[in-house]
Amino acid sequence: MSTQARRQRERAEREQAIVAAARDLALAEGWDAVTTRRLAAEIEYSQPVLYSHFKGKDAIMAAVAVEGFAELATALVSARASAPDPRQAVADVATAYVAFAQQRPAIYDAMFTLAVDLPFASQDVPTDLARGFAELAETVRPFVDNDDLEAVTETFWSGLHGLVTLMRSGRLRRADHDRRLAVLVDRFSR
Amino acid sequence: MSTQARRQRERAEREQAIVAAARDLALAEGWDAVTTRRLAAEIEYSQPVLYSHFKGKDAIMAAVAVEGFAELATALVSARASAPDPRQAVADVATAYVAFAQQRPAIYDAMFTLAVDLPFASQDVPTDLARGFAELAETVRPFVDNDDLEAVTETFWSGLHGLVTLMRSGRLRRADHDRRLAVLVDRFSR
DNA sequence: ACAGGAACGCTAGCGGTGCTAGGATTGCTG
DNA sequence: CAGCAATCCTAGCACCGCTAGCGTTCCTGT
Repeated sequence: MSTQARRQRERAEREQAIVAAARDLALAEGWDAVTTRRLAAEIEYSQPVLYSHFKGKDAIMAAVAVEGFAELATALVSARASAPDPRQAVADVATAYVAFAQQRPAIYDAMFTLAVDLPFASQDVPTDLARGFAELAETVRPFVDNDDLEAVTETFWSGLHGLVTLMRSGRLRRADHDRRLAVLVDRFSR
Repeated sequence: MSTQARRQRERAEREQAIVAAARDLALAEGWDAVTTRRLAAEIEYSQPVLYSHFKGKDAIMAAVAVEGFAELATALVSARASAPDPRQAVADVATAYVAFAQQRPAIYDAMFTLAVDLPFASQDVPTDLARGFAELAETVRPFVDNDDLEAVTETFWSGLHGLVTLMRSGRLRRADHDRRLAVLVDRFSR
């Protein structure tokens, strides 16, 4: 019994090491630098070991994304909680969202632009993703009729996502970011 | 003189054939299916010929994107021109934008999510991209102070882009798309 | 204590990618 | 018609994600 438990624990630790290595490598050098060979070297095991934990590289990226959902949700919760009033809450949550995306671009990509089909119908993501989404909904709720809440929340979210991605790919000048964010916030907090 | 002119013309035709093949293949099977080998087979030349026309695969994708900018601009111009009033123009232009992205997802990706750094500081793209952007600006102009026009246009564009990309990657339910688009239009036309 | 067996992780390799060096062939030019 | 220059192809490089198959190690039941 005990040895089995130890093995299971070691296995779980190694799995976590894989995800952590992928995350660190992606943050430092982008997802292109995250190859199965480099990942294997990083955790000091051979390549095939990765495939005993994950179905493939996509699944590893998905695991990194799952961690990201939890982080993002926490950031949004904290931003809203410390806002003095509802209008400022919209601004602060928007700023927190953008800050998350800009400080961890690789993780944001794994969450929202790459790794499409993986864990969106599973048990893990919905929890943290729903937490983040619910936080956005509560933020805009004071400014919207109840029956429109979901659509407005999703549209607000899309605006943030669009600002982040277009700016990151060079389609929008970084210098004007604050003005654009102010426009978006204004349009969703009145 | 004449032979040289013919050669130059044939070369231009072959270059166009490469771009067309890339475009068709991407539309039919996605960019993953567009490999240099398949592209070469499609135009009935060997691989290295591609590199005598383009620096690499990215440059070919960029050429496809350039064509896309022209198409999108035309679609937006036509949508605004046939709108009965300014408010409806916002709705129609938004619908046309989304329709373009949904009908040519691969080309939209080449324009806005992949192929980051290529021709954004060249002579070709700015023309058609600016045409599309100007059309968006004229569409929202009736509803905004002049000194905010650029920021509002960019933010409106970001909203459209966010809706498109999040829906396409499965983060937003397709069924509620019309409601979300109506929210966005409403927020930018009053 | 020991034989048997299962779990484990490695080496090696497959088919594919983008890209390039080098030589052969072609076709124009003087 | 000789020579040259442009053109295009064959072959191959280094890398990718992924997997088959084999040794070794370690746990298990007698």
